[in-house]
Amino acid sequence: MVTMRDVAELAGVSVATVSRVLSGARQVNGELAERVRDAQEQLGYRTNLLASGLRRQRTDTVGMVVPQVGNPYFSALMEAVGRRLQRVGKTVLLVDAEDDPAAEADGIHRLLDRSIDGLLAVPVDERASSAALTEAAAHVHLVQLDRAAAGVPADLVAVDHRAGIRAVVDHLVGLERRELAFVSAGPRDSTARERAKAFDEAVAATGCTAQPSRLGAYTVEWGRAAATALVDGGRLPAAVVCGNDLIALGVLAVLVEAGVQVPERVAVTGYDDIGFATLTRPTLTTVRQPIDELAAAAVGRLLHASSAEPAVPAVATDAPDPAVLAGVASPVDAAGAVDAAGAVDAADVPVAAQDAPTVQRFAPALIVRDSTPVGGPVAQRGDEVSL
Amino acid sequence: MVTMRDVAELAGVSVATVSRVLSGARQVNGELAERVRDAQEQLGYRTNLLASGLRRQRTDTVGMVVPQVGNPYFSALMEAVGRRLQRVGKTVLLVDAEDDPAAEADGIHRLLDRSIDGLLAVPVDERASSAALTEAAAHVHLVQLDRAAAGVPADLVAVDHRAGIRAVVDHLVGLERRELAFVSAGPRDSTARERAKAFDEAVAATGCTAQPSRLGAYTVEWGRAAATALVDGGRLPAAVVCGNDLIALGVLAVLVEAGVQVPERVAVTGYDDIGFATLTRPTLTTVRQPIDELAAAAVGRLLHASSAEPAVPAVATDAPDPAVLAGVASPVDAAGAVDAAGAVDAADVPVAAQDAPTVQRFAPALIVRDSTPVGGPVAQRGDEVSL
DNA sequence: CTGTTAGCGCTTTCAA
DNA sequence: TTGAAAGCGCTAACAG
Repeated sequence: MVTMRDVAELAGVSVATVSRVLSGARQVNGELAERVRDAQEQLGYRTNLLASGLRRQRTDTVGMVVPQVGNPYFSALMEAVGRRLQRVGKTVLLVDAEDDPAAEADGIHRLLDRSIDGLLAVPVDERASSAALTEAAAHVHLVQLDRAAAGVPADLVAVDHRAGIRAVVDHLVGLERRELAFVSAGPRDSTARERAKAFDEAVAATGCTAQPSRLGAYTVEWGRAAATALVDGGRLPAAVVCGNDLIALGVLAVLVEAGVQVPERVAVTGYDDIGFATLTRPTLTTVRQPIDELAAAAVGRLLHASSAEPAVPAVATDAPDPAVLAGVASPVDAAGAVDAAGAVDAADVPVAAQDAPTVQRFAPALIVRDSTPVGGPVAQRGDEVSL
Repeated sequence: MVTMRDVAELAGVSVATVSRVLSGARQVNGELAERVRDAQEQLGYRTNLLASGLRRQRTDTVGMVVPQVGNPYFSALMEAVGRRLQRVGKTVLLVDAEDDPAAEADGIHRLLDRSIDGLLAVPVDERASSAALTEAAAHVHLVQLDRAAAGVPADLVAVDHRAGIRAVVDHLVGLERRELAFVSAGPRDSTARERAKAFDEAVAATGCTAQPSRLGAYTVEWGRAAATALVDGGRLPAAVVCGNDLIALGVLAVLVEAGVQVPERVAVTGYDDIGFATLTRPTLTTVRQPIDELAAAAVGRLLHASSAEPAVPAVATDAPDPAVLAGVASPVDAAGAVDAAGAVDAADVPVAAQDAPTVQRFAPALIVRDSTPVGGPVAQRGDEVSL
């Protein structure tokens, strides 16, 4: 291994000078600097980040944990985050939680043990992920992305799922589809809980009817299983509202295989707008999450993290619900704050204490495609309705 | 930050003893050990891997670079590799090359700078990736997975693409589809080149005809573009053979949208068998790569990496081509070896010099679904044909 | 502006 | 067996 010492000797200077030249921290005599750089080049020297990190007590490295690398929504999030962090010279260490809180906790610890400067987390489970994340928050800057775990004293950047689901239901009801079925993931994570709650509220608000919700997992398999039950049960709804696109794709496949006309007999909607949503026949009406904005906001908060004032995001400012809401009360109430976020009137919320967790919500957009019928007052096919 | 020193003081022993207890390296008095463990528990001490790694000169960490985290084939590979490494106590650091050799080189350096013990790479570009990988190979154990870069002195674990493509063409020709079109990625990476070559060979061998190959990228967009050209050109082939499933999904979508009957008028095949291949209408006939076996073999080689004898893989031993081939000659010839691998008779290859790169090929399987018509001698719909 | 020196937190000789 | 001490490669005080 070639060390800084080797470079120093070859350049005929002290290691301190080498360090200064390479880090650009201090002014160094031009000629010396050149000698150092030559020597570095010649030896192919690269600084050892273990040593550097140990000494500096920072590594310019941030960790990111996602529930499932195989879910296209998360891989899109990973890509967006990665690009942004690279741009500012940070390295991202990715960890796959394999949809398992234990594996997630493990991964988080592995990251912490490597002295990351910050952590971006999409918690697997609203409760089971809390312990590991709370501990993590005690050691590094932590920002929750997309989902929140209960009681974790860390900011959350996510979209306004209530608005997203409400837009879907409004769209369907506008098309006179008034008997709905909701197929989603069980209330294990915060998005599933929020979407389920939002669905119930939307049903109540619009006065349509809904079959008992079918809650499983955010997977194609669950979508297939639920749709099979729907078809076999013989009580087809006028529309199936799905908690995410994977479920919707599973539902769609089963319905089409069973010869059910989509959207004529049954409409189907998804959530996330993953790339594959345009590849099915019919294509999938869904809710698009502004991934780049989410990534930018999360990274911004992470890098901050002292200019903690919840700046208004560059986009999505004209949402019906305030796009930015200060979190309420104490850290332990964070989950409650998340839960209530959509319901709180921003004007009533005092500027929170400096370090209280903040929730930043972005507005999603309804993307109307072929899996919902044409017509109706809310949106035409092909429309992209910003909320 | 709580250090080993804190634990030592609380336990009333020296740091050396703490280190010994925690690493389990040496025998330590039972009572002292217990005191140490209590202290650790009480303080929530975790060993600092920066310091430990710096001292030990190993980190029990391996890096993995993939061309695109968003490609489901690669995320499946990442998952399989991650699970296997976790099982043996290694941590994986994932890096996304963003399909860009420069970003890839950057990512590789970032990993090397962090003193990883080994690197698993799926090179983006057969030539442009060589420099960074060759350099990496000089510092850490390197294993190439799925793809190889030219001249890199490192083992390769991949599938026998020649056999895979040949099976597809045989299948189609067996169904009397004798006018083919090949849509794939340009010969930037080794798999694209191998598949293109295999296609040409298969066409020649079976005596069917083929339109000029349409080579772009391994993306849905390219599949769409190529299919649009095909439809607009008016010269529809009897079957479109695609270089991977993403392309095939794009082709399928465009054909179906254009009202072309699939598979009646045009059959379509993919490659990889990503999960989404079963979600389209019709479902996609494709070639499945044995991901778990690939991951196991690659990880095995990485961990090895001294028991370097090319052990016969547990599965896929009955492939028509030998599943395991020793690499030939010098490291600089590695690319040639890869290229010729399928064509070399294993019996002729002497046991290679201890450290010559080795190519380990696994047999893929043809998965017959609805995008190719029924009948024919080779495979029935629903079949899974091991090669 | 440059060099010397003292660690960062840990593992591992080397003595005791 | 245990402890003292050296040192992994680097950066940051502190002198000069």
